[in-house]
Amino acid sequence: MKPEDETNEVYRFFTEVGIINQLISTKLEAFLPGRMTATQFGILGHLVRRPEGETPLQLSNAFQVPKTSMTHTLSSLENHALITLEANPNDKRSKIARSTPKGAEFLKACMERMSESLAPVLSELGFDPFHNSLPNLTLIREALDSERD
Amino acid sequence: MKPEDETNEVYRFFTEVGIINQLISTKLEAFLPGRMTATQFGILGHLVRRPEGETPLQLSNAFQVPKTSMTHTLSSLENHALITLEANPNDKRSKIARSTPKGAEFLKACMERMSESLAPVLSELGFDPFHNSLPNLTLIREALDSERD
DNA sequence: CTCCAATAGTACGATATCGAACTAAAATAA
DNA sequence: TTATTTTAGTTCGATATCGTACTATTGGAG
Repeated sequence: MKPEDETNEVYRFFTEVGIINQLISTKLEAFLPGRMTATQFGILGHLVRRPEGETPLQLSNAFQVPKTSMTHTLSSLENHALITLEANPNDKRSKIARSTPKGAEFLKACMERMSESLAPVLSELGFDPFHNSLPNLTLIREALDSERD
Repeated sequence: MKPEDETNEVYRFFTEVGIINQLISTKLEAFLPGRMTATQFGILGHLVRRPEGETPLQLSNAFQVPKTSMTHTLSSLENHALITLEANPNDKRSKIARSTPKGAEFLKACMERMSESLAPVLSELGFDPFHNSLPNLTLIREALDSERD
């Protein structure tokens, strides 16, 4: 394959990623109350799976959003009582975000509705396209991530 | 594989897609002037490859963003003289967006800088992860897209 | 210890995003 | 033809996003 075709394919890869992200965010946000965002939902899921909590900076790194966006996002989640934000005993500059029981329940309920909504797509597509591409996506994400500095 | 593991893997798929989208948008936006967005850039590319132009609605569908976002995005591109917005001779309700020569040049310049910036990642990763996952992504995008209605 | 560079998070302001309601034109029905 | 419904795009208002500049704290160098 010619180098320019390769560049082209990489470009299309990123375009598809953008469109899928858009489609899935829209689908998810239709289930979420108010103006809650797919990113907020992703952060909540991350925290529910980590009962020990994480600092805002760890979350910024995990989701690759700016610190300043994370401040805003976390305070919104805190306003809805889905997470708590406490002082970090190890570092007075820092905080620890943890999910609340309400947050965990909320996540579970949304995930269930989302699964129902995705069921037709999954039965049409089968599981393979997801299973086959996931390792490649992880590879690409890690490469982009480590190169950023 | 258990069904719940499959669900889990689908969930991770969407998470990876979100993070890659975030990483690549940030990387691209670092090259773009002012507060120009990755989506705006994507739309410009789409129009450059289609000299006959497209209507705002076609663009909304292609990128899966709301019409109302497209109005805003297109007027921003028009303000920068990267595209033109003309009346659609076939339908007085509608318009046609086309790239300008300045838009095409601008796109080319940004693409080149982006390619340079991606070169280290590509030489580390090779081309295969992109090539292998693209057909799967297209499949998933089409399924999500057709199911939306 | 004292200084200073690096780090965690925030305030602020500029834009982007997008849902709801709207206008105008086109397509369809009656 | 006239009335109704559908469609393309915009306006408006609310919120999200993020770059810049800032404060407080930490940790290392001398």
